[in-house]
Amino acid sequence: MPAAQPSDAQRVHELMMDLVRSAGLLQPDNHVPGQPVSVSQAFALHELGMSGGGLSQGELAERLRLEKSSASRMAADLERDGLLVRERDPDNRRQYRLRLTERGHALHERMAASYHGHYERWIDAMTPAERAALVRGLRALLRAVRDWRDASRSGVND
Amino acid sequence: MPAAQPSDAQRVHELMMDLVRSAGLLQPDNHVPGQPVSVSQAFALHELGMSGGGLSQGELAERLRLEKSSASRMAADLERDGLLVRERDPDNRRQYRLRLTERGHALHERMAASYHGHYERWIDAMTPAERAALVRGLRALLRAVRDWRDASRSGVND
DNA sequence: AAAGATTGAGTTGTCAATCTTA
DNA sequence: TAAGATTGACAACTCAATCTTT
Repeated sequence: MPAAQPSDAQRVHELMMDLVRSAGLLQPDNHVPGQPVSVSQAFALHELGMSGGGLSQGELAERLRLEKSSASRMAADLERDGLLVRERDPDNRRQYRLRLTERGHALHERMAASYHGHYERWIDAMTPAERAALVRGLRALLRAVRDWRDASRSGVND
Repeated sequence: MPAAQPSDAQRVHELMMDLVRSAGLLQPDNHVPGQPVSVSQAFALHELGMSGGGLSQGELAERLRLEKSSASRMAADLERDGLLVRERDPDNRRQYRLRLTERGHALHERMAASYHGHYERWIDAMTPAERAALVRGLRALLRAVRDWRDASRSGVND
């Protein structure tokens, strides 16, 4: 593994920051444009919508890489807003089962369609070679991020 | 501009979501392990250490892509901790000139030696071809996102 | 005791309004 | 008036301590 030029990391960092800003994605408290939820909440709706229901708060936290306390507060907020219900699991009353309400499902559908539309428009505006490069680069970056994170967890980087 | 495969948009969408989650980008990340400063503060020390001193708070905010109010509070904290001094610019007393103290410089040196930013570690773990692909793809995507956003602003997409 | 969820205190960001100097 | 910095109110994380159920 050859050492990266410092400027490569810098370049990618700036590109990612610019991308996130231009796409309006990731100001911590910022909302999904035109939707009444935050980015984290949008991700939560997506996880719950995809997983057929029945996630516990701990599982949700793990999937979103959040602390369980953050997941707890977020789930409470989403319940207050009528987007999900928290039912105690009858078989193990320590954990919740989080399920989207009708409204939660509808919002997820709407947002998924909107996001997907954005990506289609953006990708459409790229050449095939650029698309291939993007997919290749993102896959490699994702692998690197995951490997590093997993190595960190097991103490190799400490 | 040829039409994208529907699966290209989907693939990129999923990769971006995975990346946001795996990189922990939903968290305003905390402390540099083993050092008495936060990640943002570490970046600030780096900017100040590299730029020969004399940055204003506004310039610092711009480089770190923070709000000027965040930069203001961070500079106050760093001054309280004895890592920098804020001198009013005698030629324009509206702005500060931020300069690292001895301690600030020492800490920057120590961290530069031992700490690489996440992006540097990640990019290091990629091959040169993957890095090139990533930069190319991200640039193209960023361009597409910006073009679309600008077109939206002028009402074309609404 | 252990697992899952909650609460309390602290950190670091945002935005909007305000103060100060040019 | 405008530029640069500050302050206040708030959001969404974190960690540590605690409550509840098994």
